[in-house]
Amino acid sequence: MLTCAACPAFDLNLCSAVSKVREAKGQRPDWSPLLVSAHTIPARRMISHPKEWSEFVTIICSGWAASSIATEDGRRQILSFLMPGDLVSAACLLEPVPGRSVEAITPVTCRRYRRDDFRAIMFKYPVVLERLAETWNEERAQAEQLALAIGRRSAHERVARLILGLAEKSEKRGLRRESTMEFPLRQRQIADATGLTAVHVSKVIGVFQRDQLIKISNRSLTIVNETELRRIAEWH
Amino acid sequence: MLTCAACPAFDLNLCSAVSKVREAKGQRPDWSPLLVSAHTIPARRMISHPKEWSEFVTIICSGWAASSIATEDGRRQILSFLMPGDLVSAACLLEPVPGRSVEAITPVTCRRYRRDDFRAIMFKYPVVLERLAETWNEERAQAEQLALAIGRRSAHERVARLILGLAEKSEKRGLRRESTMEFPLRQRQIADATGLTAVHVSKVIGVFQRDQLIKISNRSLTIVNETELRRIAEWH
DNA sequence: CGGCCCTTTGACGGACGTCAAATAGCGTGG
DNA sequence: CCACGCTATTTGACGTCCGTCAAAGGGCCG
Repeated sequence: MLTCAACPAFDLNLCSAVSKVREAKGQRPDWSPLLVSAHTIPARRMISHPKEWSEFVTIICSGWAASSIATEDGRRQILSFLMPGDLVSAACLLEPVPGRSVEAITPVTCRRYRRDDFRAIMFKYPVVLERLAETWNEERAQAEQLALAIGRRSAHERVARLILGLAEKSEKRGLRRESTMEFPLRQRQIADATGLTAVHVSKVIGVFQRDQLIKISNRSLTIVNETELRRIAEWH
Repeated sequence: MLTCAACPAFDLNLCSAVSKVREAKGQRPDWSPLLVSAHTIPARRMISHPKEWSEFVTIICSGWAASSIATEDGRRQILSFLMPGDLVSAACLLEPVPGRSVEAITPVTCRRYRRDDFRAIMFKYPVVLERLAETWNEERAQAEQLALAIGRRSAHERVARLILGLAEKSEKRGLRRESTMEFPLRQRQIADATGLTAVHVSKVIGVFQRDQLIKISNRSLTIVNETELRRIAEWH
């Protein structure tokens, strides 16, 4: 796999498109000059504000974050959890998308790139652009599946699916050993991601643990009975 | 406004990007050879099936349609209603997105274009591509707002917002006179779009009509008290 | 040690779902 | 034009899932 000098996490996601370019044409865009700055953000701090119309593109290098939108009176919906290698919204690669807030769950390290430089490279390498379109479609499909889940699935289904989805995502990034993964989410955040309340999430997770489906301790989660969890989640 | 010989509806949405191209460069891509076929589809018929991996791109020329996804056991979520000028998913302009079904609500006329030809033109005119990215972002934002609405808003809010959203969309396409618009939706479809049941939708709409907020008759809807409806909807 | 947030648990309530029956619309065919 | 059958809508009674409120730990950090 291709590594980017400035930021290894960079490769996990977007850069794989770039590596395709290189393989195809024996050339490789140089990302390094794009880098503007690296940051460390403590847990619970905002990474980007809803009204911010930033000229930068941010990528997560370590830690977890949550991307969310909210109603005027403060009710919140988390749209996705971000892990190392995720762009803080691929959608705003080309133009910034206001209205969304991104909050660090654990301490997060991230890097910022200048949007304009990004755009230039995007348009220069059509393969990158196409890969980007793929990513867009995935994100969109995920938002739509979220709407389906919240609108039509029970609380148990939703929580089970969230856990399986995060497990799958962790696995892809090599952040999972055996059936155990880091799991820094507060129940409040699970609630905001599933359209439930924290109290109800606590009850559902309580049932899951009593039924020996999962075990949670020390900010880490083990899937004990994956078969049954999948059945509850109607997973594939 | 630029008109496309083959299909006037074409201009309503995507073609405005093309007209920008022309203004900018004094040139205009010729869409006509792209056209493959025109169709008329009766109400309640599927326009595209969930498993269909079509090589065509479809655009609605008249009538209403609903784009939806479903769980394995048949629970359904309508993601958006399509009106004349809408692409049957802009997301699948470049690559087909399976898993989605699109169903005619009224009789629909539509036209199909060959996807590959489309791609070629897209990449040839970067301005079109950028406009397309905008459309993607809008669609995505709408999917996200839908998740927020279903997860965090009450039934009354959701239904009121759906009505206002459709009114706004109708207005943009000149399909609305005074405060009255065509409204061919069955309550079952409203339910599937808002994550409710048809029975409950009936009750909510009953309240709205009794409170003189709206009037529905003959498949058309009049907004009587827009101020109050907006208040209920928490609209802007 | 003290304060704060998180989690858990229980009691209770409400919003919405389910079921059922009556009515209204609407297209079809005689 | 009416009869028929289907589907949509309306309404009421009732049930349940999930929210709200409250109180009691538990964990974490200053």
